[in-house]
Amino acid sequence: MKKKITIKQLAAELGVSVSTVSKSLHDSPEISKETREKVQAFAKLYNYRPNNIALSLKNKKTKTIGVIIPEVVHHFFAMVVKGVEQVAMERGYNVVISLSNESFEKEVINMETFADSLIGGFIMSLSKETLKKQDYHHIHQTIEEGMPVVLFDRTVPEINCDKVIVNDEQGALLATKHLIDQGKKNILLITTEDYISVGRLRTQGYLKALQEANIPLNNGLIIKTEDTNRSDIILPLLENELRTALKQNPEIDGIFTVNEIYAAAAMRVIREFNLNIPNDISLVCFTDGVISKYATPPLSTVNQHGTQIGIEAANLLIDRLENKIEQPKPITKVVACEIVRRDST
Amino acid sequence: MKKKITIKQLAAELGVSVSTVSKSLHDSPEISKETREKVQAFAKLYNYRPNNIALSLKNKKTKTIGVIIPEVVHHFFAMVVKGVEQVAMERGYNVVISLSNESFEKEVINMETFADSLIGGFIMSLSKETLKKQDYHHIHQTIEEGMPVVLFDRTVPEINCDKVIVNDEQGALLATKHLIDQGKKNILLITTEDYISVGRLRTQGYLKALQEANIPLNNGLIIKTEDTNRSDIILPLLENELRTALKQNPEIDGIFTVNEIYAAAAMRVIREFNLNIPNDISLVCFTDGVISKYATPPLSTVNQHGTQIGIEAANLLIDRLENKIEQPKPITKVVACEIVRRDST
DNA sequence: TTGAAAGCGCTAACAC
DNA sequence: GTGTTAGCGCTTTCAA
Repeated sequence: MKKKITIKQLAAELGVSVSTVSKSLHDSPEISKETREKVQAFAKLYNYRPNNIALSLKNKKTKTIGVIIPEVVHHFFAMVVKGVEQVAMERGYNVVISLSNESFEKEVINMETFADSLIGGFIMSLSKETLKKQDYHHIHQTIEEGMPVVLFDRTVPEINCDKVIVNDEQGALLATKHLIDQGKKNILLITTEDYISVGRLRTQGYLKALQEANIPLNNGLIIKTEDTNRSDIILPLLENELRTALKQNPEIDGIFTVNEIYAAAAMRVIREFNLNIPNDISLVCFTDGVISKYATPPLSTVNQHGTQIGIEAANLLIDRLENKIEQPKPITKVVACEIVRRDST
Repeated sequence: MKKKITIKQLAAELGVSVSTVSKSLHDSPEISKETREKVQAFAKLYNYRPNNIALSLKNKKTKTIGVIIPEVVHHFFAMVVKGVEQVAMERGYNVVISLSNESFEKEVINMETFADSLIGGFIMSLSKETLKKQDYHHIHQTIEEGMPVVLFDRTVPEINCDKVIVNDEQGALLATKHLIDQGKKNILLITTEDYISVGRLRTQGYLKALQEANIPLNNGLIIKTEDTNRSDIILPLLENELRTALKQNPEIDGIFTVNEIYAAAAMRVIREFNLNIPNDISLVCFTDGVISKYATPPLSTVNQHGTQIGIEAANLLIDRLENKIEQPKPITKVVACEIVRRDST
């Protein structure tokens, strides 16, 4: 086992001082070319690589950004992580990930652990429980301590920091309009309870689209489900509600769901009713993930550009860390949604 | 902005020495109960939290484990991450993630970056490019430097380290048998080229199942696709091959695919042919992910227990880090696969 | 051109 | 019972 070599050992080996070695490795003109080259050759020979921990301690900062998301096993969040990782890599940062599992407590603990160690700043999306409790003390405190935070997707006005959001309302409006444009008039909405900001905004987009098209609102065509991570419990309930809705409103000719899972449930029920997608019922959903892509027929979706969000968030955070942003006030970047047309509409 | 407080500041504030503070915070009996309590109260008041960087430097090790995976936007890997994160959290470790994006170069760079900073050990799955090049110097070197490595899923005998693997051959055998048990005799296999170890092993399992059931091998019923991450390019080609295969072999009554994506392609083509799943053709695939779960009909799959693999890998690694394993020789844990029966068979 | 020394935050052996 | 100090690996100011 070859332990990693330190500057000190290198210095001893060469019979010079540690500062000479350090300077040589940084190509300082203070040091003679001869010494410099000798040191560098030796360093390479011994495969010297600086200890980043020591550097961090010295610099009182690390080149690490912490990402806290509710879930990795979730296409959208995974895409965001991918985007963050890509930028971080390019700009010489590390990415540390932790999962809140939609739990408030875990979110708080993870944030503290990160803040105590290696993190320069945070990129995060709030857990559902946090949104429900409306307790943001941990984030306020982190910001207070001077660590920049970039919130994405599930954000909240009470927190004063940089944000990268998707234009949820506009996305939902586009999706609903997309259905209306194909002559659909009785559009069922499957959404979440309003405390989930994205659910609320998407509901608003739906309502707005109806209004703009002068289609009167029928409250019987809105299904709001409790949004937990126990999809095995929620889905059967949802499917039942859907059956009832389809029976009571046989005129339904379009369905818009605020996520892919709900769309999958809708497909199942539609097929049960022996209806054809898209002829009898058109279907469109939020989130352009694998379920939509590989479904038969492939589903039209609202693409939230997860990777793009990750990229924007990481750039924003790193710019803050490197003081590349003049503007002291928080910045909010909006990533536009886009309809991905496939065979379900 | 309230900067984080250090022991030094705390000591100054209280008019005692740093060591008194440090010992008090650790509840050392050396210090009088009175002082201890005073210090602790003060620390709480100022919201003191130790600087982990300094601790790491002191202890010459960190409580961080590095996870290097080819992709996050991939159900199986995301599940593994989830498992790792869960154990790490419980046992007081941080998780740092980096993505190789199936690239050899990125894998090497990421590994070095990690090794230079915060990492106690690694949990990783090799990138496809690494498997193709068969160049494992970076991993050997990391192990040489004394950092434990746990490989999972995509492993290789040339690397002498702890491993957590899925019994791919047995899983494929189960899946194929599952089809045979329903009276299917002409089973199409969609797999990858042999250099991907999991593809090769799954192919072997398929062959073994046929042999055990005395079904003669028909090479026309094996489709091997080049396995890249460009599914948009691969899938249309695959679908074409499938169409040809179904036309030339109308007797096909079962399909086994080595991943979900191939299964999605199969579903599409089967539906094009107006065949019924499972009556005309039964379909089963490896990887119990969202595609299978939310497909209509939901697909029977081979569950690889990603979370379980993550849990095992993390426990193995942390046990090594904490010298809880007597056995100096590498350990290989095998996580059994299991058939998840759903409506496609 | 090179080296000595301080200091980043913390711990722990040792001294008082 | 409390304090002093060295040291983890590195950078950097200042002195030689």
